[in-house]
Amino acid sequence: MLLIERAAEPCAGTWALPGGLLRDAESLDEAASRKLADETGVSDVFLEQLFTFDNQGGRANVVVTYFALVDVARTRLRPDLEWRPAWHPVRGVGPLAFGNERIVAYAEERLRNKLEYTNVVYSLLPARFTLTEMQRVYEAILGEVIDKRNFRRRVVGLGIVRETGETEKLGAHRPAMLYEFTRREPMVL
Amino acid sequence: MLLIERAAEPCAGTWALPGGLLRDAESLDEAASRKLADETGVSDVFLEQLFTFDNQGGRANVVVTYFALVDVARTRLRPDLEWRPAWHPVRGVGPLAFGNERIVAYAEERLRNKLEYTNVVYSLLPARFTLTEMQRVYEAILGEVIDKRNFRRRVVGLGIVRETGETEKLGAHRPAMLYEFTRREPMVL
DNA sequence: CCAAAAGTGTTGCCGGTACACCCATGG
DNA sequence: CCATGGGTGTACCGGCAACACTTTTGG
Repeated sequence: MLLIERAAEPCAGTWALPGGLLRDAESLDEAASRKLADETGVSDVFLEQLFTFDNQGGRANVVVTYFALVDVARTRLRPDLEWRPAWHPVRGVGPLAFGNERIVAYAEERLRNKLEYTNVVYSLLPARFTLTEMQRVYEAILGEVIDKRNFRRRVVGLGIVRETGETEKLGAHRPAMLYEFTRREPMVL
Repeated sequence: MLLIERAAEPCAGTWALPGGLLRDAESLDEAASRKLADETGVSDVFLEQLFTFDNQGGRANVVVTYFALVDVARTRLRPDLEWRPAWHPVRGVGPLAFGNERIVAYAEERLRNKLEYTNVVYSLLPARFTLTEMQRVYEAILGEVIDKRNFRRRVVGLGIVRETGETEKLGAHRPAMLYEFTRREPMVL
């Protein structure tokens, strides 16, 4: 996940999720896209509203959270010497500013559920990839090992990915078939 | 669903979902409970955040929607001569103020999904009820007829309801067993 | 020839769906 | 005795999980 190191009070010196204020005449989705592009340079990825939290005592009344899925390889972080945005592992990070852990936990749960009945992983993989790479993503998110044969049968059977015909030679072993997503947009299966 | 007839501009004379402003030092959940109690007199029912919408041009920046499930028989509507709150069928109602239809549609979809994997119906039924009554609720929400034997096997098999031992004699037919929910609070199955 | 990852089928189980008749009561 | 809704069991099917060996390549 992407965190910034707070340079200003409150919570100066602690890690927090990136955020910002809604501008005049800007929709929530637009604000979320804008912040995402500002911080990572990417657009056209999976991005959806997560939940709205109270923000007693903050500048705004409420905090409307969004979560996005991005292939880190495609991002270019904003070089901010003061706030130092950086990627962190989701699991095993210390406490965050403003109790942001609950937001992370909620996003994690939502993502685990979405994996089962949507094709959202497309947003975490490059245009072409091997099924093993894809399986690693599922395993990382679900936190469990998956049977290779069952996994492959499912994803191609559901029609969310298809062979490209190209293979990838990489290392001292049999080359792997490269796959692509049939549709690179959110789909419910 | 509960609608009020707008007495003031904008959209005077049209039907709208009940709503209000967040007070100082009040949480979103508290505000939702307060509005629900104000309008219907009930509390201790299923109530959860639905989605947050933009509100370009309104008094507030955003609209945080909640939805509740209540047994209409237990409600006592606020007798407001001006705003006239009243119950309406969810399906087949004309256009609402502020494009509120999208909120209703979203709530409907969420409810249909929740029916499958939670016990939320408890909030739409009295303390004791027959399985046929319960089945009617499911059928109304899902918009399809359900097989009686499969339905009964499922709900008692999942352990969400249990027999009370009491029966209800009502009309010229065999008396029906009365059931109750094992837990009257939201549970994921 | 060895190491390393790619690729491939079959079996059993469980849950969901389809389906039809007897029971208790009031009038 | 008739009409009305209450109550019950079985059989089939499809999806999911478990499980092990062969293939292709580089060194």
